[in-house]
Amino acid sequence: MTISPGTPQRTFPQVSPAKASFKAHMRQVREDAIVEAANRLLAEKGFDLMTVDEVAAEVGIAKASLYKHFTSKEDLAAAAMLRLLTRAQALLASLPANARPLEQLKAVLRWMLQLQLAGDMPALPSQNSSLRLALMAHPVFPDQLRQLGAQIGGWIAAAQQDGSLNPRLPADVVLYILYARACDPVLAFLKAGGRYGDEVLAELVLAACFEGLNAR
Amino acid sequence: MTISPGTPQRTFPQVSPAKASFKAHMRQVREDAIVEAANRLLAEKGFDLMTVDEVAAEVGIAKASLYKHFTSKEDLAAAAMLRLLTRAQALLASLPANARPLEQLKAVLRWMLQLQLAGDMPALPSQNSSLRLALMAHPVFPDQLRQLGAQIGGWIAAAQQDGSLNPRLPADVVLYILYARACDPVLAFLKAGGRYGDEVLAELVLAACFEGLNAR
DNA sequence: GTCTATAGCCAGATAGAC
DNA sequence: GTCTATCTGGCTATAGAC
Repeated sequence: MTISPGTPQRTFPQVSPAKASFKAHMRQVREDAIVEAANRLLAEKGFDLMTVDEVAAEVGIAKASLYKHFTSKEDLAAAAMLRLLTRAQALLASLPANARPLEQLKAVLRWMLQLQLAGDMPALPSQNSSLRLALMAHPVFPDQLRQLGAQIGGWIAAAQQDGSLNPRLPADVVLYILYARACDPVLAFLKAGGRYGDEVLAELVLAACFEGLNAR
Repeated sequence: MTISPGTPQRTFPQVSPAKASFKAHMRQVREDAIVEAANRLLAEKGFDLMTVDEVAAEVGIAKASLYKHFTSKEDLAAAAMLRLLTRAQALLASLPANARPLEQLKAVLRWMLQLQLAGDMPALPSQNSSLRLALMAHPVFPDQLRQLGAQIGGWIAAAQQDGSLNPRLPADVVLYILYARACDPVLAFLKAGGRYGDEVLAELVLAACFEGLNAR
């Protein structure tokens, strides 16, 4: 649906719909810029070390303006995490539906590894914190997360069924192992070492995860 | 070497050697208690969320007293990390020397997993921080870490030589993958789920790491 | 809605009596 | 060396002018 000037987009009265939608658009663009900056800083420093001042400075706005968009630091970080979930679901939707389930799982992990190597994987604190509570209380995040887990879980079950994934590992263990690779410090360590390029590194970790450390 | 009363243990003059060594002993005991409390809190909340007040409260001393032992929060955490390294080297020394190298590696990983499940694995922030700098500048930590890495690295090379470990994975990648399991959030997640006991959980993650997710 | 300025709080570190 | 009391700085969040 496109927005044409002069066409009211909402049911409640507006003095000038065109101008109103333009302002709403601008607001959305700014908000996206804020979330993107927060995402980058979450990937770089994590929630605790990231400051709201930094986010505002990176976007080029005042901190008080940022608080007109998000009521708290937790709220801002939750928006970044939700953006991650949305991107993940977009990736899943873009995968060929007829591929083997094991290949789907590898594609998901590869995407997460590349995101982390690009410095775009927001990191939440592994311990309990205010951020966890905010995410659990979020209106849509938990539901989106469950939906994502269900889709990946379906591939896990299918891969175990067709004999390509170890059937002795419980499905939830496999799912969490995949999720955990998203914040695996191995990538950051080895990337800092500088001995491997991003593509090689991602394939090495991918292989180690699926094929294991043992010789075959 | 035992310390007998009246026998000077140091070359510099002391008014009362017995009393001095007693006091030194008491000081050491207190210091150990502080480090142990810090270790537990680092495992529970991580460096950023742990406060020096909490550590002092857990030991039952005033914060100012704690600062007589450690000059900073980073210094305290570094002592906890060094304690971990020392415990790791004690474990390595306790392993049977004639075991196959792959079994040595599995024993090390199993020990790390059990430590984490017991809430005794101090966690340092994965991102760059003041703690990293303190650890790098520590008088003995980096050397001990290198020593540990060399010993484990020897087993990795041997296991690749005897055909039990995948020779296509570079040794440093294998080493970091093992290290990273020490702070793997998979254990905490699944433990919180309550579906698996500690022993089962450790064996599941151990198997997934060495044998991989793929079916064999 | 954007800004500057500031309130309020919390945690690391220290002063100074005993 | 241990304590109580305090300093200091940084960060979240808000007030209030425009």
